[in-house]
Amino acid sequence: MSRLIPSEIEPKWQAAWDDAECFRAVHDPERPKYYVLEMFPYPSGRIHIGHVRNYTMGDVIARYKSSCGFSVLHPMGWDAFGMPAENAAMASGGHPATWTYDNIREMRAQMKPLGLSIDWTREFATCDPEYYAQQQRLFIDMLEEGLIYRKAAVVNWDPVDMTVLANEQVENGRGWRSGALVERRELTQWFFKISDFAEELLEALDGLEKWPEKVRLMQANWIGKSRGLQFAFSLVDDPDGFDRVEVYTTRPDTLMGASFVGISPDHPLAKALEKDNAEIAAFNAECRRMGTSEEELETAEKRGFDTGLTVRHPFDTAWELPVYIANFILMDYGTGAIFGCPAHDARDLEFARKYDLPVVSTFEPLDAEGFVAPDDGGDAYVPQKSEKVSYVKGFAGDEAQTGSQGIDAAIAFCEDSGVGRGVTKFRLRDWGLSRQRYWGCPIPVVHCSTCGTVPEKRENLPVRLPDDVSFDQPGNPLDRHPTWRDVPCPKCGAPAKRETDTMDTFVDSSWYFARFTAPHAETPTNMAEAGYWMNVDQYIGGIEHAILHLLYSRFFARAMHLTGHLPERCKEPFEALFTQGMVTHEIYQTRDAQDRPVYHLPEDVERRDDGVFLRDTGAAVEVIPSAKMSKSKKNVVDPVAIVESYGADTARWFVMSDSPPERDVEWTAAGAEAAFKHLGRVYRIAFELKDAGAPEGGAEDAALERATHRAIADVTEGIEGFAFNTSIAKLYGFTNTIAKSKASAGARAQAMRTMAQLMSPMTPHLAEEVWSLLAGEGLVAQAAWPKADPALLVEDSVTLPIQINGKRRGELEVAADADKAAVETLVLEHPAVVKALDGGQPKKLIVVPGRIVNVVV
RNA sequence: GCCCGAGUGGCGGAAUGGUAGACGCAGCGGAUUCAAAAUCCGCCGGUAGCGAUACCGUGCGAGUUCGAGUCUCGCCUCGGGCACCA
Repeated sequence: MSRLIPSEIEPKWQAAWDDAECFRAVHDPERPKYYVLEMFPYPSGRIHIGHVRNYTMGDVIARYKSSCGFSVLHPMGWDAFGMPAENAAMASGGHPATWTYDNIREMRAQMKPLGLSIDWTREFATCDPEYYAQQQRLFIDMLEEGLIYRKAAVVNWDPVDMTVLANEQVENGRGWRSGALVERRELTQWFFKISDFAEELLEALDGLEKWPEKVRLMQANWIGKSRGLQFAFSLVDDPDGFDRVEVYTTRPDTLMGASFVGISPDHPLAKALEKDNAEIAAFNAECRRMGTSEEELETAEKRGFDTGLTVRHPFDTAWELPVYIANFILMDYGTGAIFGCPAHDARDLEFARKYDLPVVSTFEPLDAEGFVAPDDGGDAYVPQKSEKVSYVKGFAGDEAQTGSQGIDAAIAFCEDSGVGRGVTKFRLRDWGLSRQRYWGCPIPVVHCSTCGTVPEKRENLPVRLPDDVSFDQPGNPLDRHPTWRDVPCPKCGAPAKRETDTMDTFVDSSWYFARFTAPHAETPTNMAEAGYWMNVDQYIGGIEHAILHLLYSRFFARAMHLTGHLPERCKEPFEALFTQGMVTHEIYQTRDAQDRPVYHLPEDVERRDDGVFLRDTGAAVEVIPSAKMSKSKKNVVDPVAIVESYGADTARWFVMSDSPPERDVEWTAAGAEAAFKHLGRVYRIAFELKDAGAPEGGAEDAALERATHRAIADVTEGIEGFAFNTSIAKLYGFTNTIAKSKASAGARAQAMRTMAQLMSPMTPHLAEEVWSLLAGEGLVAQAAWPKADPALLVEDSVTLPIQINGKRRGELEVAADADKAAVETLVLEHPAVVKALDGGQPKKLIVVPGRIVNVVV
């Protein structure tokens, strides 16, 4: 075979790896371990090119670390519970379990040909009863530990389908299937007490040094620690026995600019008022028709209802402020009531202008020139808290101070005068885990009229999902399944009812990484295995999980420690995190007779010099710039088809080569073709050298050896730094060097063996083929990673650019170890410098050894 | 709306505050071939110039610095997240 034929070599080497059990994770106390994990996939049924990129990144790391002598754990599983399976069952009548397991079988079959170094013996799906049994056990342990409780919370309720909707199932305030107006409804639901850990989860972020800064920032903002003032406005009358409205503010320094008090429609006072006031009831009802997402509340038009009540300003009992019910105030945050200071909050200003409320500045810029105050029609003035401002209506401390100082002074003043107290609050809310759906992990609790909520006995776990369910009626099938639902109380034996809510799928993914260390243990984890394999040394996944999944997992690791399922040092389970970008593709669009867009698959269009056209009709196609691949836009490429035509190595090489891993990569047919050609070239070079003897040892051989060591150093650095694209660029360069080298065949063969090793994390099949062609020993997959010899990396001389006033004007070749003084002398002799100086002296001469020279004249 | 990113040739991108455009794609020129495919060699940011070279150039506008793609501030555009999508 003188030509690379992936379909022949790829299955061959995959079989060889299987035979040698190369990827079986071995608990070997003698060796350091390395746990590399990619966020496990949802089994949608088809792998996506984004999966190929995600798993190839992990595979590069896994294979590299294995070559470096680590005992590697690189597992794979399925995030298998969730709504799509139920939606499919509703749409086509099957069972979610059948749909899910069929999809898993299909996706596994698509993933295997990629040649990933995964230990498939550890595979599981979160919908396996074996897995969720252990999750139920964790639930009971956490419940007993006081980490779980019940309270009322609002959900999106579809009054026609009689079901709870996810935020994504609400479109413009209506249910996606029924089209009915969605209501907010309160249900009693289960919660994890994640807010108890707010301070700790925030502080521990500092220790996550190998996490992207942006993810730590996003989590810190999400936890949202704030210091503020809590105090009460006294009500002028005492409606329904309410004598005060408790508010929390992070800007107590603006208290003299208050112009109204706002309360949430869900505030106890609002609820009391609506009992005797139909207008308020109507307004509150309307607010409750809004969705439950923060985004919706924030972007909705700010609306309020004047209750007619007034409160007294704490510093001036004659000053009365109106009380509004306002649609943008969350009952979940702070006290569910605020005071509005329109001059220093854009939202309050919008509200004040709408309802004709006063706008009073409490501070202005120190340099007020050109400043239009909000009360004169300008924008709300909201400077950074660190910025010094001039207090025009302050009441505490200096006139000119920073916002932070003003806030501290205001809190101190209010505490001294007994008006309120400084408090620390967090934005982080408790994690509601109840879902009113079938396809999730059952919550192992029974409701008994005498004993209350009773956990299922541990020996009865798992509480299995019943198989005999149908999705032809609205609502949760568990709710109407009498033999499953109606059970005796585990405590007293009296007739009782099972909890019919199931768990949020985020629970499933909050501990799967720990389960991989002992996937078939009779307990959630095996402490010996967890002790060896944890923590995850490198976690890889999408930035879209930056907050929720990662925060929940961090909480779960702590909760699992408290319940004895993980060692204390596993509280931060992910040592290093890498967030990869998406794979994008351009979109091909035509228009139908009604001028509506019609999308076309990449394989159905043809690119010619004069444009892009449909293959079958020849119609001109409009090309829309690359976007995230989506089925609806048809801008998808099927990895299975790519692997069939080019092989897995080409797909792997391309997704690693064209963009930095953290950024999006655009899939292009030309790029895939180029990757394929390059791999063919590497193969050809190796093939021609297959009978080469030993290196002859001339000057050219020595030069090639230096280039080899340079390549080892550069490629290794790229892999270590997650810059796979630059590693690949170096490999292109190294290929060119070998192809052009005049070194002996033996020396070139030697270089190509190193090439095989350096390419093996990215293109493992080709690497094995080249390695075996050139008589490498054993499998590349089991060979030790090459080491660069520092002595071969140093250069004799360097070319220094000479800048004059920061602009490049010449070059200077000097010995690599030339000292500063020697360089300075040479620089001053350089013709361009002599000319620029024109006989004078340089103002400044900057020599950065080995880098650059700058002459200031 | 709020929080977090990203923006560099025709395209994907490279560049510890130190020669902007490595490497690849596309394009152009050449070799090989009866011809093509494949392969190999060379050129390839813009403007002006035969050329040496000069000027401009990293989304826009300021600033710090001997020196800014890189740091700071203010904008613009695009993307991610916003607690029941996973």
